[in-house]
Formats: sequence, structure tokens, C-alpha cells
Amino acid sequence: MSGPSPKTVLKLALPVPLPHLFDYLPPKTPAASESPVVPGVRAVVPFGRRKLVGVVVECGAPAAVDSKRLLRVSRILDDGVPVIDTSLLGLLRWCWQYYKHAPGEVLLAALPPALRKPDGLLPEPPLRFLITEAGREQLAGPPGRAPAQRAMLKALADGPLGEDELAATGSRWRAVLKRVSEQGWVESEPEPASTARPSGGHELTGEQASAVAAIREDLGQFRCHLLDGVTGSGKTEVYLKVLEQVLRDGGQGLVLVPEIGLTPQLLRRFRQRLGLEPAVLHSGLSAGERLAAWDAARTGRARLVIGTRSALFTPMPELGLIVLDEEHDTSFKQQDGFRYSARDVAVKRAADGELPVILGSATPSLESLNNAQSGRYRHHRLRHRANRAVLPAWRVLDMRQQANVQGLAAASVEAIEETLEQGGQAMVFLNRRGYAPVLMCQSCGWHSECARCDASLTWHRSTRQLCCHHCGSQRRAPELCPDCRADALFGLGEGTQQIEEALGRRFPGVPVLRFDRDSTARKGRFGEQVEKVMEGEPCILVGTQMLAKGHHFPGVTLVVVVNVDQALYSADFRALERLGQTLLQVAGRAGRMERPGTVMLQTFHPEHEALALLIGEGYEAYAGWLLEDRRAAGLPPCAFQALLRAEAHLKSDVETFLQAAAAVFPDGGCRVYGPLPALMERVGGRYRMYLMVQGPGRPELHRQLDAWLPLLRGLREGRRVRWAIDVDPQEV
DNA sequence: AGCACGCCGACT
DNA sequence: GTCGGCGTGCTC
Repeated sequence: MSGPSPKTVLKLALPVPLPHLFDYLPPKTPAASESPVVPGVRAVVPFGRRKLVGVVVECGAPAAVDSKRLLRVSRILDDGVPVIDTSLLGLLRWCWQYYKHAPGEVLLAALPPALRKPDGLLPEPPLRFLITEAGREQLAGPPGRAPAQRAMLKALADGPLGEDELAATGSRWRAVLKRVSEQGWVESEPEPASTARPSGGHELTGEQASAVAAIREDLGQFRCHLLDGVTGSGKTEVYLKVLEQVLRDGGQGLVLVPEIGLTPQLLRRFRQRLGLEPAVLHSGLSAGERLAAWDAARTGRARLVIGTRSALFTPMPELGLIVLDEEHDTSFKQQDGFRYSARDVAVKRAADGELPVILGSATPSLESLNNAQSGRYRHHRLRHRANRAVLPAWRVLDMRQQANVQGLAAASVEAIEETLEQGGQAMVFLNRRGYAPVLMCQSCGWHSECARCDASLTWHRSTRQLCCHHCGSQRRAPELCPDCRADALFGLGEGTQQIEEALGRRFPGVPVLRFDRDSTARKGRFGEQVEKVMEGEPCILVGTQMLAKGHHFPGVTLVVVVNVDQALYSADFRALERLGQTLLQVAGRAGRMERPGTVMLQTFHPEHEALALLIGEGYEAYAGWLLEDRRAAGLPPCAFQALLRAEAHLKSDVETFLQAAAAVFPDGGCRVYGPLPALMERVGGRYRMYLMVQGPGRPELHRQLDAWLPLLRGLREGRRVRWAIDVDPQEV
């Protein structure tokens, strides 16, 4: 007899925040006919004292734990049909290795919520119903005593219908359907895949046509195309033309848009132009709707999927193209839990699947521009406006020569007044997204800067400290301006809430509509306000980021941007990149062909190189200049970062842990900085801090992170804090 | 993350 | 005398 053979096991991903897969013995198979277990199937397993749904990732691997500890899989779900195909499984494995996140949480996040529970089942393939010859004869005969049956036959006489459509014929439709089926008047068949019937579309400009041709040439192989097109240049038409080809060739298309970009108008355009019903995936769906859309994509019935970030992980057996619109948008980066960049993973998915990916933007991220410059991406510029829209004119307002009320310059107020008098609408845009407060002098424009780092110091009002987010040095905030001795220091980025009230007082009788998360939280409120603006009556819009992304407001002919300086001197090295993107977006919201608008930028630093470049030479020159700066400073995308984030109720616990973590950081090409306080230092009563790891290349960074992680897990100090790794962080 | 076990305060 | 507070440890 041979010796004890090493146990081969199934390795499962389970929904627990632990960094490994779990080994199980295969299920007892009563019938010999039972198909073997394959990767990607769901299974129920005993785990501690509970039962969990997991996904089989590997079959037949040797056990990593003592065989005495092995338990047996309770049952395989979905009749052994894999819910995640091999290539998607490979992508998800890459994700948990790259982003250092628990495999189970990565994998289970890719499943619709309904399938994360043991009682959730794969939906039955939807049927459609057809009238038979006998049914037609019945319909042709005299009306009998069953009007509901007759109505259903009549509805089906024009062509087959799905369950949803039959449901519209009456509340007792199921019973009626059962009767007519039993009579042999109606039969069913599986719902076939939707087919595209493209129609319409504009004639392409030369730039559009050459982009379309270049991308079409790459169908069937991996290539990343950066579609860099100014507002109104017709990026969507390029997507549609390439999608048309992909669908015609029998492929599936996946379109990812930012959270705010998934509007009914966009869906209507895709539906009309491509002549098919897209499967839509976003966070607002019910569990059932989400499952249905996901399954339609997985089985190939849906040929086109449009969704937000998480739709990236939809199984699509015949995927032929990925489009990611507004690729610079920060909503593509998940900011909690499994912190992935949908943009980067989309490129990885395309590479694995040997298909092209289009990244579209009017203001591409420096990451993508860097990749275009180095030749990794193909760069398609659309510089001509397909719709002949006119961009607003820029005006820089020197705040040092201005009286100002609540941060609004006298000249801005005058311009608003003039706009309203002419029957126009004005927008006050508060640029305050995530920027840290900086101490600034009202009279000379001085701002707090780190002597060692060339970075702005953030002002922590409560502790009256100035803190450098690069080197961690701290010092006491001055009382008077160190340059001009004026008692005119103020926290840039504060007090913008009062602007709404100040405008209300100054312009009584003119509606002041506030757009921000707080004021539009109530369901439908945002839409109501948008409608009000669209009516066209003179009014003033006050708001943040939300105004930059959502709607085009043709009646708005004046935009005043306050707090530009906050980005000019931010501790966040991405602030200038975001500023350029935001300003161009805001400018694109306003004005119309016959009445171009004006964008006024309020600043204490009108001479700042960034503003001159952005306004004078445009985004590409601006971004090129920023990229040079990043290169010189050794910052992303010319360097690679990861954060160790930690939070706890006691600040000392966080600091102690991060210091211990820094102390065990392994040797290599990367350096560790910190501990540093997060820009939002206290959230929900918890102190948040981080360590930053930075190195010249991805391989070094990942080698050192992988060596570091087991040491971190062993730190006793880690038990009093919540911590996580954030690879390629977008903000601190 | 759950869910247990385990050892100290105010209560049916 | 118990019910229950959340510290600590484990889950293939």
C-alpha cells in the first residue's frame, strides 16, 4: 500500500476580512453523475459556528493547513454552474494581490448582493411567449366567455412578448397565461440575446473619424486609447461608432461612467443610437434588478452594459470593448473597503482579455497623459467642437484690490447684478473639494509654507498648529503675517456657507439656489432645483462640485469661482490637477451658442503661473507643466505610493501603531514617511492618520509591501486600531 | 467581520 | 446570587 497521499482540497474565498483563501474537502457526492467542482462556483461551507457562502477559487491544490482542521464543503450551489468565469477570476485574483485586500471581500464584491446569501439563486433564464397557430385560429373565431385570455392572445398576435410586457396586460396575467398555454394557444422559448440595430448619428469630424478608425483597427487585441476631447467635441459619438462595430462583430460592450454621469439622457442616447436595451448597473437598483441585469450580461443576453464603478466586475463572456468615460473622475476610485481604481483595473481587464479600452476625458488625469506620452497609450485629440459651442471667457479678479463681503469680491457682486439685470443667471462656485485649510494673509497674500518641503502647511485651527503633510513637521501658527506684519491672517477655505446668506441679503427677491450634498440630500430636491433653473428666470446658483458635473445650464452666463487659491497652495499635490479639471468642467456648464458666458476667478495670486497657463494655453499645456513638476518632485505618476491608513478613538493608539509599523518597514528602494494626520483628522469621533510609502517603481513598492504586511499583522499595537493599505491613493 | 469565551459591576 | 459589559482570540 502507498503512504498517506497529501490531501487535495478546494480553496475558497469567504466573505471575511482575512488575507487568505480557506481549504475545504470536496463535498460528498452521492451520485456518480455529479459533475466535478470547478473554479467560480458558489458553495456553502461551515465556518466556525456559522455557514457562509463562498466561491471556489482553486480545485485540487494541496492543503495549506493540517488535514485534521479540514472541514467538508456542505453543498455546491447553482447546480455547479460557475457564477464567475475563469478570466474574471484571474482579474479578481490580481486585484486582491495588487490592492492587498482580503480575497473573500474582493470576490464577493463582484457578485450581486442577492447571490451572497445561501438562499439567493441564479435567476431562471427569462422566457418569452409566442402565439401558436391554434392560438391564432382561436383568436379568429368568435369571442367566447374568456375576455382576459382573448386579450392576451391579441397582445401576442403582434409578436412575442416577455414576462414584463405580459404583466402589463392585467394583474391576473399568470393565471391567464397558464390557461392559454394549457390550451396550446401559447408557447414559450428562452429570451434570445438582444440585437443591436444602430441608427442615426452625426457625420463625424475628421478627428472623430480618425480616432474611430484607429480604435476599430485594434479590435481583438489589447490597446489603451486615450480619447482626449474638449467639451462638445463628440467623444460619445466616437464611443458609439466603435461600439456599433463591436456589437456587429458579435461582441459585448462595457461602458463605465462616473456616479453622476449615469443619467436618463445618456441611456436614451445609447438606446436610440445602438437600437438595443442596455443592461444598467448602478447602486440605486433593487437586489432583484441588479441580479437580473448582471445575469443578462453573464449569459450573453445583454450585449451592452452601462454602469458605474462596480459594473467593471460583471462577467461578460464575449466582451469586446471597454469604454471608461470621464476617466479623470475621482468616483472611479473606491474610497473605502476594497480601495481599487476602476480605471486601472479596466485597463488590466482589457489587457487580460485582449481587447481595446477607451479612456475618455476633456481633462485627462496626469496618470493617463503620462502613459500617452510614454507611448503606452494611444493619444487621440479632439480639438474641434462638433456642436460649435463657445466656451466662456475667463477673467482673473485680483482680490488684493477688492473689498470683499463673505469672500465675495465687490467686482463679482457687480457682475452678478449686471447679469441678473440682463435677465441672465449667475453661478457662484465654491471650490472646496477635499482641500486642507491653509493660513493666508488677507493683505499681502502670504501663505504658510514648509521651509523644508516646498509644500503648503495645513492649518489646524483647534490646535493652532501648522503641519506639513510631507515631512510631518509641526509648528505654532503665527498671530500676525510673518511678511507684512498685518493682523489679517485667515483660514482659506472657511466660511463659504455664509455666501448664500450674503447673496440673499444683497439681492432680495432673487431666488438663491444652493446645490451641495446637504441641501440636495432629500430625494428629488436636486431635480426640482435643476428644473427651476431650466425655467430660465434670473436666479443665483451657489454650490460645490455637484454643479460642475451634473447639468449644463444654458441660462447661466456668469460663473464666479471663489477659493481658487485653496488649490494653488494646497497640501495635496493633486490639487492643481483637480483645479484645472474642475475649472474647465465648470466653464463647460455655462453659456450657450448665442450668449457665451464669463468665468471669473477670485484670487489673491492673479500672477500665479498655473492660472496664466490654464487660461492662456489650455489644459494640455497646463497638464504638461504639472507633469514636469511631478517628475522633478518625484511624485506620482512618476513615483508610486501606498498608504497605511489607521484610525481609532484614541489618537495615541493610532500614533503608537503607525510608529511601530514604520519601525518594521523592510529595507528596499522605497521610503516610508509619517505618521501624518489625515486631512480630515477626526471623522465620527475617530482619529485618522497614515504612513506614506513611496518608491520609484511598482515592483519595489509591491515587494516591500508584501514583506511588510505579515509583520504588520503581527504587531500587538494593531489590535487597538482599524488599519488598511491603500495602494495608489488618490487622497490622504 | 461574526461569534465565542472570559472575567468584573448593578440589578430582576 | 445572575445578566451583561466589551477585551481577546479564532475561523480552513
